Amino acid sequence: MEKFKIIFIFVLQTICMDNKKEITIHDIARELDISASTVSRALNNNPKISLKTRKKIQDFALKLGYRPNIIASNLRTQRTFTIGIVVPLINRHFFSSVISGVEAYASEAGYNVIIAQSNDQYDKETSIAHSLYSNRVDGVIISIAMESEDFTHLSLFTNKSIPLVFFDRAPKEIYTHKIIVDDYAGGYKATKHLIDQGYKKIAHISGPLNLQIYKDRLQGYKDALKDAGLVIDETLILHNRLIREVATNAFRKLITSPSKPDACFCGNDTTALSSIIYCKENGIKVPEDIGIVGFSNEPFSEVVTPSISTIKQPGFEMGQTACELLIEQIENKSNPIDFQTLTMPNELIVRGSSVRK
Amino acid sequence: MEKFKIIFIFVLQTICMDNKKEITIHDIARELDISASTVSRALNNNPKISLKTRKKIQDFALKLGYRPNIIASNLRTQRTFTIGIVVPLINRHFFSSVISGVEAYASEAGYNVIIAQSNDQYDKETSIAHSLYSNRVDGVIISIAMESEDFTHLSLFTNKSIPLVFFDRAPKEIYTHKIIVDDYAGGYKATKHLIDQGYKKIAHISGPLNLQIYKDRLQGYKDALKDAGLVIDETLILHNRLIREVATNAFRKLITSPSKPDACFCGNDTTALSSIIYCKENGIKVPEDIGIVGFSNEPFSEVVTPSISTIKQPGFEMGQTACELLIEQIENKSNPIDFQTLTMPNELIVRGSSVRK
DNA sequence: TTGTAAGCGTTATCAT
DNA sequence: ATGATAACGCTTACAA
Repeated sequence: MEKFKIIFIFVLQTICMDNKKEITIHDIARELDISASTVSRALNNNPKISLKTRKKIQDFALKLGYRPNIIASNLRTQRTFTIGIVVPLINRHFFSSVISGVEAYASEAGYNVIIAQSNDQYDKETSIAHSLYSNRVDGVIISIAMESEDFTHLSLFTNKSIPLVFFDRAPKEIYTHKIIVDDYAGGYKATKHLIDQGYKKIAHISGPLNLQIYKDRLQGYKDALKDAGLVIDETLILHNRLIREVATNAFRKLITSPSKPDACFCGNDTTALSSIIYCKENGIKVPEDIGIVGFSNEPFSEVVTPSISTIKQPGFEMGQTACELLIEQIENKSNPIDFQTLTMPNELIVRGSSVRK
Repeated sequence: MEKFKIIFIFVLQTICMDNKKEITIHDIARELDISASTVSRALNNNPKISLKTRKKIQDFALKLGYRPNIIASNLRTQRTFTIGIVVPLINRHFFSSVISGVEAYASEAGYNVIIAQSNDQYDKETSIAHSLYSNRVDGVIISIAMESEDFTHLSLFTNKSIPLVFFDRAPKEIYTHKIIVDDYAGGYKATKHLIDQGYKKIAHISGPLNLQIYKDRLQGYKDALKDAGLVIDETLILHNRLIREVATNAFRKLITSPSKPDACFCGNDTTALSSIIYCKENGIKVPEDIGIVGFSNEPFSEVVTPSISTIKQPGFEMGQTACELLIEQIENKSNPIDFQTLTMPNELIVRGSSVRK
């Protein structure tokens, strides 16, 4: 018995200490004098293997510190339990919330998440698509790059019926699940709120119209004005990239123009912030002289002075939902699927920048 | 010739349109009547294959829309060109900056990035480690969970000499590359700055001391006081989780205590923000009545009123550097490596919350 | 209940 | 310069 122990420990060491060689099911099979397939089945808890052998094998595997080589399993089963998520920019609150939601749901369901950022570039997005495909991801969640106007690179997935779910920025051209926020309603609500506060000349700083989200927000804005019997003044509608410097310039243009607005619905919170800072620097009072509403509810919006009224987008939940729809598709590949466009509710958050005393 | 074209197109279609079957090097080999190994070599641009055949094969592969099965390649080569990154929380500015930096460097170097978040939980971190190992990542970048005090789960990697790089939160127990910010210097600079502004009773709201970063910031704080000949009042040092509600309570405790401070070095920007909001609500003037300095330079810190003086941490650069060190290790596995602890410089950003008029 | 053997799509070794 | 063949570590008919 003592001797057996010593031999056992020796074997253990021989197998464990080698930090190059992997422990495989064959090693286990050899040691236990059974076949590799039995080991494989036991480790996968296959009920066809008797409980006793299963336990013996699992215990031994544990003792050896065996870790399955998922790569090999992936190759054999043609499944990777990996999904890809592509965002324009990881380091932005909305997107990192979505990623966080995706990761939370995916890891619960036993999937890995590969992240990639397109930097809003078409070329990068294309090479990402190739790379994800080559890595044989089981599915992809994507918010398309601002630059992308053609989507043939995504046909890699659709052709091979690899599930694809869009979120936030979804092209009309591709028929699949989409999770979007109700940008139209958001635009409408934001504008209506300004109208209700008594503002009359409401401007809109919008983003590039090749993105549907900005089209929708704009339409919401227009309809809210129309419904209130206000005229739509095209000179009060600007289109540009919604980043700090550009946004500041846009706002300056508006506020110094002959048809000076008394309120502005900004395409995102960064633009709203830029506008507010411009106002502070130029002695314009917010919300007294001009009312401001943003979009997205960035973390800073709550804490700046005045705090920014905005439309809250449920990023984390969108990520979860996108992932749920994706995995459901992955796991029911055979079933015919009717794709849905899920519109997540967003919420107007009224804060200081738009409430007249 | 015409006939050949037709046949060719037919073959193309037969191969392409099947949306189940993969195109493999064998398909290409068969069509071109050469061997699979030649195809493999040609696609990898092996110079042993004549330029003519290489071109022929590559063109044909392109035409077929062939995409290599990286899983198979991974299995064969024992390399995955994938690295794992583990963060406590994806959706926090500092961490998503780091991720962004990692992703940028990795994708440039041809690596994929798998992200995982530990939610600061030890158990989650452990299961992530197993999963990453099973996926045979080539290396891991990790900032450890707040809960983690034992690190045996990481020996999975160290035992198998899978490169590991820590960032921000690094345990002393494991000998490998570490990228940290100079928390000691940060704490010192922040405190020194308050002293220079004429504040005399400087409090410190610190995080849990099982994290080295908070120990270091605290020590920097203490040494700055000492060097200025000020006494260290332990009643002015609090330890708690640095989130909104908890932080507000901590600050309230300080400000209403008998030994009321005239300045506070907060363990992070969230705490600084909570403190400022508390002050606003209670008619306490910042920086006149009390000076505040935070840590991390969150996006909101610049734009709140008063803006928050803070220590800027180079998240993106840390991610890049961590990834660079990791990949260097991965690709020079044979070479003996002397591990370094890289201390990234951080920077005091002086803003409104700490500058007496 | 367990074993045998084939195969997933590559790459690497050894021939030619 | 190219081909045949054997791995990589796992799963899964099919057999026993």
